[in-house]
Amino acid sequence: MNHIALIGRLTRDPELRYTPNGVAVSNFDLAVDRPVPNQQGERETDFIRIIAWNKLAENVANYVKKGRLVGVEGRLQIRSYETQDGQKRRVAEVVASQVQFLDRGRDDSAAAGNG
Amino acid sequence: MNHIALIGRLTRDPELRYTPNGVAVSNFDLAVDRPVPNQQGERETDFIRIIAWNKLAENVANYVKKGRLVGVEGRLQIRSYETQDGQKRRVAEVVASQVQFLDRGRDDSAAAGNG
Amino acid sequence: MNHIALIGRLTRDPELRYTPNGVAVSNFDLAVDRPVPNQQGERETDFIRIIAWNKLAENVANYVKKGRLVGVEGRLQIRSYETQDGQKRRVAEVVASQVQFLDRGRDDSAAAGNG
Amino acid sequence: MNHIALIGRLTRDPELRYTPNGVAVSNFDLAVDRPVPNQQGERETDFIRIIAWNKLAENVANYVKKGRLVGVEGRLQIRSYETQDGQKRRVAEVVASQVQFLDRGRDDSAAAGNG
DNA sequence: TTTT
DNA sequence: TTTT
Repeated sequence: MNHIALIGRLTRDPELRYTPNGVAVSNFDLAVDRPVPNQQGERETDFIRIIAWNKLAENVANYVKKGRLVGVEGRLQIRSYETQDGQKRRVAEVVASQVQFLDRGRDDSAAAGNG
Repeated sequence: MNHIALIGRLTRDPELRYTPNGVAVSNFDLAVDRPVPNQQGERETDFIRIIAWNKLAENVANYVKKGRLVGVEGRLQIRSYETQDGQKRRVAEVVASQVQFLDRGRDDSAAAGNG
Repeated sequence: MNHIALIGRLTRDPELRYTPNGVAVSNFDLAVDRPVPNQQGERETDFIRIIAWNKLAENVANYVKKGRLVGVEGRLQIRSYETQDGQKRRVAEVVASQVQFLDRGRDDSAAAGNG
Repeated sequence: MNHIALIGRLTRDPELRYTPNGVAVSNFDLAVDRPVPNQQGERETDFIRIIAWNKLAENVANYVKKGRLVGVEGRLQIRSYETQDGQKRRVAEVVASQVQFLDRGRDDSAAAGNG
């Protein structure tokens, strides 16, 4: 089991690319707020990287922009890679299975998913 | 582990009551949409009963109304009771731990929780 | 968004049936414990109905038995029906998307899902 | 909303420390398996860093060891820091709110949480 | 690098 | 109707 549910705002427009074999993939960052315990009204923000594949990647790129509020479901993935000078790094990202659009007029609550 | 995450709209204003010993409790129903598989554009709706306690009950009663979009986190509880003519019945409800307000101006994304 | 995550024990063996058009469906109940607040060591139990479809229904029926510990992911569904004497009733059940087997030797942590 | 649910095994014994003002904090890594799509029987593993605070930190340190299967609930946090040579780095970790012990005899399904 |  |  590896399931994460987030609600937050995009910090930038999603970036849509295609793999060499034509699979759509898009990335964006989500600003997710939370209250600071015992500090009334204060909030802190986590900036969480999201990755979407296939039709969901295209829907996100077409319908969501910087500043929009979305709900995201997916799984947390830790990817390892090496920098050019040979250091090992790890990047955490949420692989989205569902993205739900939450503000803006009658589009409210529209949703997109894979599979 | 018993955790549920929902996004939906209230079908009526929340009802606020107090137990004999003065504990606030409020109830509302959430309309939660989902796509019907293989039926493009079709949606079905689950109507899910939510119960909130204490300060969260009061916040919900004060700030959320029928039609508003909210995110709810909590646990699924199955309560048993007997009808007046002695039949056993069971009711399912989500005991909310967090409610997040998702539409309406700069209130966007305000949140309330217990504990 | 409608996602639930549960860990609990089966209260009986799963029941496997097939719809008239040959789709596998299986049902079981999960006993899900939780601590009673402020009552050290006390626990209460929710008995939650699970329904699985297709290959997941068959895997569950084949590999899980009464008493086994499992993790379940899915969505909460409220189904309405009428009794023979015309009363309206509602039943809550979790439509499983994943079931993970959690005890018993090297089977530990085996998982099965749909789609 | 920021909620994650995981089931996995500890890759090492948890490490228990105390902050200068005496707050318990413990760290461990969880190996979380998932099936590789379209590759029958193949599995990949994410290694996810967990952090627990207060009484939960102490319970985890006392009762859980390397290799044990646990369920973890919490939130995903992205922490920024600077390396000694002034590079900015980010680390992702799950701040646990509940840890449930899932294997080993009658301890099965014991749980510990904060708040 | 960050959103309202 | 309930599991350990």
